[in-house]
Amino acid sequence: MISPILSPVHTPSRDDAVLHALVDFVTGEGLKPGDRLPTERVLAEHLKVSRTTVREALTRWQELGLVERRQGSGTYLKAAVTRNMLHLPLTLPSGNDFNSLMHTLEIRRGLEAEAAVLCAERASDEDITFIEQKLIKMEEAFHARHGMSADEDWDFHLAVFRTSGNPLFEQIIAAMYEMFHRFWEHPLGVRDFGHASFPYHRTLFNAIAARDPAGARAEALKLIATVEDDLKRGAENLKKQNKKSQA
Amino acid sequence: MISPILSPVHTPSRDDAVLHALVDFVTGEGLKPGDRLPTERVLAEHLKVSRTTVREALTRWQELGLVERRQGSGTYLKAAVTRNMLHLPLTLPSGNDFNSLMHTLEIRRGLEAEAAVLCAERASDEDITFIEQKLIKMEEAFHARHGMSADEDWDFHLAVFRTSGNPLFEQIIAAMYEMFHRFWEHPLGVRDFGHASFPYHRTLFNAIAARDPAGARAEALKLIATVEDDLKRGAENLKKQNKKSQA
DNA sequence: TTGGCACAATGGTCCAACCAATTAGGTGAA
DNA sequence: TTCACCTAATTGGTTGGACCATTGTGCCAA
Repeated sequence: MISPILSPVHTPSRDDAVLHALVDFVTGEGLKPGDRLPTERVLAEHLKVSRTTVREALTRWQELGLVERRQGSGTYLKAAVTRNMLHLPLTLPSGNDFNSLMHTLEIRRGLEAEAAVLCAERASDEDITFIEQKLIKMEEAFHARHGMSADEDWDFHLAVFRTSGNPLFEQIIAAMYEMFHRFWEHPLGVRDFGHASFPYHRTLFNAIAARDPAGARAEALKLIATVEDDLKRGAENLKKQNKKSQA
Repeated sequence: MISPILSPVHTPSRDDAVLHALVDFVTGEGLKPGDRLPTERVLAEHLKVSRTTVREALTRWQELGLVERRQGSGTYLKAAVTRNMLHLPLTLPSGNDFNSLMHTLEIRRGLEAEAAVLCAERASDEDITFIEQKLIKMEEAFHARHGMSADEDWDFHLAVFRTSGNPLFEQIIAAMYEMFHRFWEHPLGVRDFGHASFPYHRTLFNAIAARDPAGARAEALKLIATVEDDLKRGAENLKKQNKKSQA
């Protein structure tokens, strides 16, 4: 075993340096999400590097979701940038089969329960009010559109996650949510998909408003359980259809 | 609400197309992690695009950790590539403060408990034997090196995650684990960091071996709780040190 | 066998030009 | 005045070609 003192030689690649300089610029200039960055040509000139190198660096930021580039318009900041920021790209194999969808729900089961607990522990009165607003909007949309309230539903959950005080919940669950719905635009023949989860939104809110962590966990678990049931029913429907078409 | 029929706008940027073609190539060729990709010049020629575009696409894959580029050597696959992959760039602002580390533990708390449950439900006899082997190795390493058993410790947990049957657990928790340890190389003055968690590895195993999901959840939670305690103690130590150096 | 050297292959950087989308400004008709 | 349309400048996207820096390989001599 070689002494761990011999660490890899620090080889600062060019675009890495550009990224560091860019962090300094953004923080120094106090740029916030939505603001426009200097053009690639300007950056290249000021940093004394070629536009190619600047582009390579910006491509990396774009992939991390820190920045958005619009041809003809400019490059815009998409998230807060700080020194010591930690990027952790995670690539998940996924499929549209039953198992993969179930996997995303298993993750959500663990995380949503935990987020509900933290939310119930930490919510301020203003947070409670805000979450209730989202809940009411979701309930209205549910009744008005006969059960189609995906956006408002998500807004409600988002409010819970944000109140948990841990930004990782939102990021990870959002990814699971996207993975789930990417292959779920047409609910596998389950017409009333999501209906069963409806009442648990309010019970979850009640537990949070009562600052009851254990209750919040229980309600969150019930909510996810209904989605799991819907998924299983959808899988059953698919099986039947396949048998039919084979026969 | 506009009909979702006319949504896509499908603006396939050039490097996106390159990436898709590359996925097909990698899967079609059956390339595995460690294998070498064709050179940028070859790819550019075959795909009928400029080398710059190929490079831009590969930069994105590099940022996602799918690929590693070595100057003078070539470009190598770093992870399995499949169609329908989901890329989840986690960005955690301001990385090494107490709150951020605590956030990673909150995620682990939710996921490790859930993984333990699923593991206890689904483990085959062979799985149990395998996990026990990892446990024994970890215990031996712990006694031999007076508490330094980070690698073997992780191997044990990994075995549990894999037995859960859901690959997402391993990947997400691994990301949290790395996030945590990147800023925890020097345990903030807590010399016996991790010691407290030691006994719960065996109790966790016992619950899994007994096919006791509820017990497995409880032991997993206890284990994480000890790590949280260590972290809090470390934070306290830091505070004291700061006060001292100020005085 | 060992060590050093030259050379080819490969990723990294640079440049200059052009393409494509967007934006801002101006022009003219209603 | 107001609005639609055209035009030109701006900006990111792409291309081809050149050169640099690093790595791997094979040959040769000690």
